Amino acid sequence: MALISQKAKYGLRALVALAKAGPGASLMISDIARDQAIPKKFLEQILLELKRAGLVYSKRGRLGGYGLLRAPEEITFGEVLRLIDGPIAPLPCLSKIAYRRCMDCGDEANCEIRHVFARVTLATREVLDRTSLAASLSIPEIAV
Amino acid sequence: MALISQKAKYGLRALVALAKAGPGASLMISDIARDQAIPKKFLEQILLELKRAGLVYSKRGRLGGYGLLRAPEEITFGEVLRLIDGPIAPLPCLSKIAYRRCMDCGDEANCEIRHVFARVTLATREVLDRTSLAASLSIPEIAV
DNA sequence: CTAAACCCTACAAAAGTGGTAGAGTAACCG
DNA sequence: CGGTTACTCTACCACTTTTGTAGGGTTTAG
Repeated sequence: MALISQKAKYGLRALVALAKAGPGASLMISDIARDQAIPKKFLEQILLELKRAGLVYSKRGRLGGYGLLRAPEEITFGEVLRLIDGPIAPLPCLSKIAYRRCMDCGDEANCEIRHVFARVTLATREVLDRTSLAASLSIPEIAV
Repeated sequence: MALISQKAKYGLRALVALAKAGPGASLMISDIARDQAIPKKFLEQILLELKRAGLVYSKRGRLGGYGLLRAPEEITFGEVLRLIDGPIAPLPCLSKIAYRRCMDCGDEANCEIRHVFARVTLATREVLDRTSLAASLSIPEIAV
């Protein structure tokens, strides 16, 4: 279908790192960037976005850093992904946050493509909207 | 996450149209393009790719056209999508047809991102690899 | 023979991706 | 109170992908 963006991956990695750091803890951009192998200036932009969206807070100056603004149980992968990469649905006509008609679709109710991808969308949301940062820390590996 | 490409949508629409046309039937590019509102020259390229992949045959000259080379029960959405858009997995490290390590991932077995998206990948494949062109014709609409 | 239809290659505008660069602002520390 | 550290903000850019268009060439029915 399509990969998630590098930006989303970086954002999720950073948030997972903050979740791992424990409640109330904060980390500096430089430390996250080093540990997670993320270009520092790029990560700056990402964390800034996450801050504007209300997921993290920041402290400036010496001993500054970023921390989670909400409990890691309350932040889902779906939310982060929508924030950074936009809609999760693979067709605009299936998105709940940014519905748009498909330009080339005559009749939505009888569109086979839509019917099939509606199922994909539901299954995907089922996973992403139910998996929090906290939950991701204890998910067992499964075979692919 | 990311939308499927317009190209894939066009390709699927064309194949569904061929499946609807019935066994043994063939359709001309121009007719499909008109009916499905697809730019004709673009559709030519797409059908050519599908032909090279062995999904359809073509007949040239007057009264030419395209037809399915296999039964519509034997062609899945997953196969078509992989053909046109590439891997279905949202992370390269989860693709079965094009596995690649994530450059920034130190330890795959302990990567939370990977664990979560492994589940997404499985759920998505479950739908796309089990839904054939034929099946898509009789899928009931579901709420999204 | 000729018109219709598929075959093939090349090109290109626009958008998206994955960053860099650099100057500004706040806060802590001695 | 000055300097250093770390977050803030805007701009820019190289590269790739997407979504086509253009323009021939080749095959076949009639």
